Amino acid sequence: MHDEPEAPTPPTQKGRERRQQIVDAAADLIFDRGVAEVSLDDIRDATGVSKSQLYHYFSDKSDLLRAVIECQRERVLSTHRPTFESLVSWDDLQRWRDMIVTHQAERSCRSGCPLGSLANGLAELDDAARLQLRDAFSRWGRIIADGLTRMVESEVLRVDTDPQELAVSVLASLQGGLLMAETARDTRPLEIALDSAIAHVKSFRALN
Amino acid sequence: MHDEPEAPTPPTQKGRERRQQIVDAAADLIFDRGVAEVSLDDIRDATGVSKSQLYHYFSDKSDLLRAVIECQRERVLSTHRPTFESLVSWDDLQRWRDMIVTHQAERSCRSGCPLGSLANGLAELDDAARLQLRDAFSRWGRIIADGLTRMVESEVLRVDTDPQELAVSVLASLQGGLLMAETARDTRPLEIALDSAIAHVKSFRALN
DNA sequence: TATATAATGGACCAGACAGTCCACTATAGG
DNA sequence: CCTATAGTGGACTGTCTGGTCCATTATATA
Repeated sequence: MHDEPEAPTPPTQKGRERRQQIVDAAADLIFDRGVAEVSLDDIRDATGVSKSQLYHYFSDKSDLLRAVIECQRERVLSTHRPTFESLVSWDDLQRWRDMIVTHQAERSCRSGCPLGSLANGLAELDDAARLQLRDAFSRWGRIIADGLTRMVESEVLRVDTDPQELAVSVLASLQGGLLMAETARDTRPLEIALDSAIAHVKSFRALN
Repeated sequence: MHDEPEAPTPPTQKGRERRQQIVDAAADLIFDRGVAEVSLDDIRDATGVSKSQLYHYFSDKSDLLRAVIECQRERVLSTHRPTFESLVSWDDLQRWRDMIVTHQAERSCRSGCPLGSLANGLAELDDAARLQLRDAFSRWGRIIADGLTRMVESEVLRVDTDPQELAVSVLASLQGGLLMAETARDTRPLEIALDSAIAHVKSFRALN
C-alpha cells in the first residue's frame, strides 16, 4: 500500500520525553473517542505542542499510530501479566474477573478494550496496524496460556488441557463481553461472558 | 446531543425503491470499509445517485446511518433466525457453527460482524446509534435464547439452565471470535471461540 | 389537462483534515 | 565560544467532507 517510514528515536533526553508525552496523550484520546475520531490537531491541542513537533517526532500519522498501538499494548499486557504470572488457584482467576468488571464499572462501561477497538477500527484499513495488533493479541494469549500451563503442571488442570486454545477462548469471551457491555452500558454481559469462560476453564479441572 | 430528524417514507413506489437501493449500497460499503471510512460522496458514487437525492431521502448522515443499522440488523437476524427457530439437536448447533466459520473463510476473514463493528465504531460517538445496536443485540440474544428454551422444554438441556444468560455468553464468544479472526485473517480463533461456547452450552445437558 | 409535489442534477460553501514550509531558539560536543 | 543539529512555533495549502441551494424533470391526482 504505502511505504512505512519510521522516525528515528530522538537523540536527546528531552526529545524522548516529549515524544512519549505525545504518544501517551494520543493513546488516551484515541482510547476514549476511537481512532477515527482523533485528528492530529486534537493531539496537538491535548499536548500543547505545535504541528511541526508532531512531524518532527513522527514521519506521518500512521507512524504515530504505530507508537500508540505499542503503548496501548504495553498498558494492557502489564495489567494482565501479574495475574497470570502468579496464577495458582481458581480464586486468582475469579479476582482477575472481578478486577476487569470493576474497572469497566468505574468507567461506566465507556469504551471497551483499547486493543479490541483499535483492531476493529484498523484491521481493514491499515494492514501494518492489523499485523501489529495480531501480534499484541498473540502475546496476550501467550501470557494467559503460560498461566494455564502452570495450572496443568500443578495438576489443578487436566494434563490433556490445551492451554493455548483455552487462552484464545478466554480472550474471545473477554473481547465480546467488553463490546456488549460497552454497547449496553451495563457490565452484565461482560460478567456473563467471563463467568462462562471461567466455567469452561473449570471443565478441564483435574479430578484429584 | 442533537435533535434527531427523520425523513418520512417516500410517498411513491419509485421513491421507496430508490431509498432502499441507497441503504443497501451504503450498508455494503460500510460493511467492508467500516463506518468511519465511508463518506456520503462514496455512497453517491456507489449508487450513481446525486447528492441532493441523499438529502431528499434522508435528513442527514446519521439518519442514513440509522437506516443502515436497521438494514444490517435484518440481514444478520434473518441469517441466524432459521437455526434457532428450529433448534432441536446438538447437530443443529454444530451446523450453525460450521455455517459461520465457512462464511468467514469465504470472505478470507475480511470484516467481522456487521453489527459488532458498527457497535465498536459508533457506541462512543452517537448515542442513538448505540441504543439501536443495543436493541439489535438484544433481539439477537432473544432469538438464541428462544431456541435454547425449546431445548430445555424438550429436556435436552437441564431445567435449571438460564437460556438468556447462555445466549449472551454464546453471542459474546461469537463477537470476540469474529474480531480475533478478522485481526489474524485466520478462522482458527473463531472456531475455538465457538467450540468453547458450544461446549459450555453442552455442560447444561440433561442427564437422561 | 392543469398543478402540486416528488424526484433528480450538480454547482457551491465553510470547516476540518493531513501534511508542508520556513524561521527561530536551545543545546550538546568539539 | 562556535556551530551543527535538535527542538519549536505557527502560517499556509490542497483536498475531502457534510451540508445547502436552486433549477429542472417526472408523475400522481383532481
